[in-house]
Amino acid sequence: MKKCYITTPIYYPSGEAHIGHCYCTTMCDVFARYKRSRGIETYFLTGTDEHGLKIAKNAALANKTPQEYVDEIANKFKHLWEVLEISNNDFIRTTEPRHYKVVQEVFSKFLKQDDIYLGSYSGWYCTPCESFWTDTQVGEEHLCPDCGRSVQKEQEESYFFKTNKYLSTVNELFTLPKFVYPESRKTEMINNFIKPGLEDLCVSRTTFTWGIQIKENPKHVIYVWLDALLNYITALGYGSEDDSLFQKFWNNDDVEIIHVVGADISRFHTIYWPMFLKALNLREPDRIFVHGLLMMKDGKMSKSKGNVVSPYPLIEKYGVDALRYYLVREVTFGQNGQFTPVQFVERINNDLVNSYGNLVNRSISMINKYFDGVIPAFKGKVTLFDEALDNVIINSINNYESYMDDLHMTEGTDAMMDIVRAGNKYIDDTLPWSLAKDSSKKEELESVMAHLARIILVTTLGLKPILVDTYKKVFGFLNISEDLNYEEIKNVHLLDNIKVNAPSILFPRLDVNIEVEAITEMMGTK
RNA sequence: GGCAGCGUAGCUCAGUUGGUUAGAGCAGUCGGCUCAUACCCGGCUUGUCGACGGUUCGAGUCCGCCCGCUGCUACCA
Repeated sequence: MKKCYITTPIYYPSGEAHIGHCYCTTMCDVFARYKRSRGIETYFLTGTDEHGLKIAKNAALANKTPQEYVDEIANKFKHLWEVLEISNNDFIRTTEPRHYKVVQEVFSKFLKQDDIYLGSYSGWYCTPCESFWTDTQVGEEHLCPDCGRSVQKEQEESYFFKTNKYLSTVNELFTLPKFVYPESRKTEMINNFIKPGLEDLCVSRTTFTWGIQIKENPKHVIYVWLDALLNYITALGYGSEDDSLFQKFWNNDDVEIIHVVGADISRFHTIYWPMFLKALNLREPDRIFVHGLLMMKDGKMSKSKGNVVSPYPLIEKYGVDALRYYLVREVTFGQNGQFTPVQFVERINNDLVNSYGNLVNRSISMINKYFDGVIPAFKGKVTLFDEALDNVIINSINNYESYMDDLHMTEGTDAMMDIVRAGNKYIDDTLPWSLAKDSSKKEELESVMAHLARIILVTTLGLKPILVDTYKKVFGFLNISEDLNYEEIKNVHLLDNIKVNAPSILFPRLDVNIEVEAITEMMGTK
């Protein structure tokens, strides 16, 4: 079976991590955990992109050196991922020697190969901001989009990457149906960039110094994308003495390589990254998955709008699993979504409290009450409703697996909730409390309990990549090992005659009014 | 301006290559149940499927036009 390498974007630490970062990282984490649960060796990378003018400026404002500044923020990102129980195998920082040394070498190689040449970049320059802007950015008035002052046309000596040399690589990749998701992003790239004729990519700057210095011409610093994109391979040890991870997870056709990115950086991942790789004579990634944005009611989340939600109070109040579940289930991966306190609270109440949590609770309570806690052996088709239920379970497991394999974690999760809903309905159909009053119905009652126990097992295995704490509790109720293999999901006899433990409340019911107010307050103060 | 996409029940959205009475979840309402965290189950209600025209035996599903919204538009992570 193919191995898997999945990456988040490396985040730009110009400010603190917010729930948008959590969204993307959590989705990747759920995917990575799912893959591992299927026995697929999976390497999961995240990190920070720490160079550039904005970092240098923010550092100066904070009275720190750029390095001090990024050290601090990178640690905050790392801490947040620990709290969110993100299972990343590594965390790459572009200021680390393992990265910048290799980037310098790659630049030298490209220069030697004649992939890069020295030219000049012209744009609209804002002197106070020390920034270049494009025609569309400055508009007809020629005003700096940052400070609003007028800008001047200026030229700067820059290195450029020859894009036309590798255009055929991109065109070939674009014929693959799954390379870019959603496909409309690919259309945008073709219509806006490829068709009009791709310009060469500017890969150096002389107007600031906080970046990776070009050895051959030290007044230049490598400009963002050649630096940032290479993280995906430098993190694996590409170009270092020990490149075993690189050999295993990149330089190997038997690996599915997936980059999850935001729409704003899809161009760089779909067009230039394959070109860089081709120039290095390395294989291409399999998928560039462009995720949507989690927005607030007044639009895109941004520090300047002051509408960010900090994940910490949400986790503290509702738990990691609740936040992870909300993120995965509420917003379809690949689409935009909106965060509102009401939806957050109601999603948790409806799905985790009322449907899943309550089903676990009522089922185990009945097993305790009617069979002294011993799960009756599974016999299959006993009651009138058993066969239909078994079919729902099998179909939903199939749906779950095919959705999850294709990065559609939202739909995959809902497939598990289908089983939960079917379970609650099954109880109403079979009326176990009535069966219990009639000793001649004992076999039916046994079958109902066996089916309910099975549903708990199946749904908990399916939700395990999301509910990273809760599944342990549920497996504890069922008296089975936390390390239970996912493939046991098809073993209907796994729970035969097991003595369950007393259940406890998995997710306490939330009072909508009180909690909405609490969350709204969190948003206001942060 | 150009390109792409979207506009379906109060809300969030599904609707395969055009085919019988347009679906799901949530909310609302009526009823049922009692194992369970006042949970769960069932029934019911609302939709001129953005507007107008066209193709067709038949269109939410194809074509044209109009209105509204979103994204991308080149070096801002």
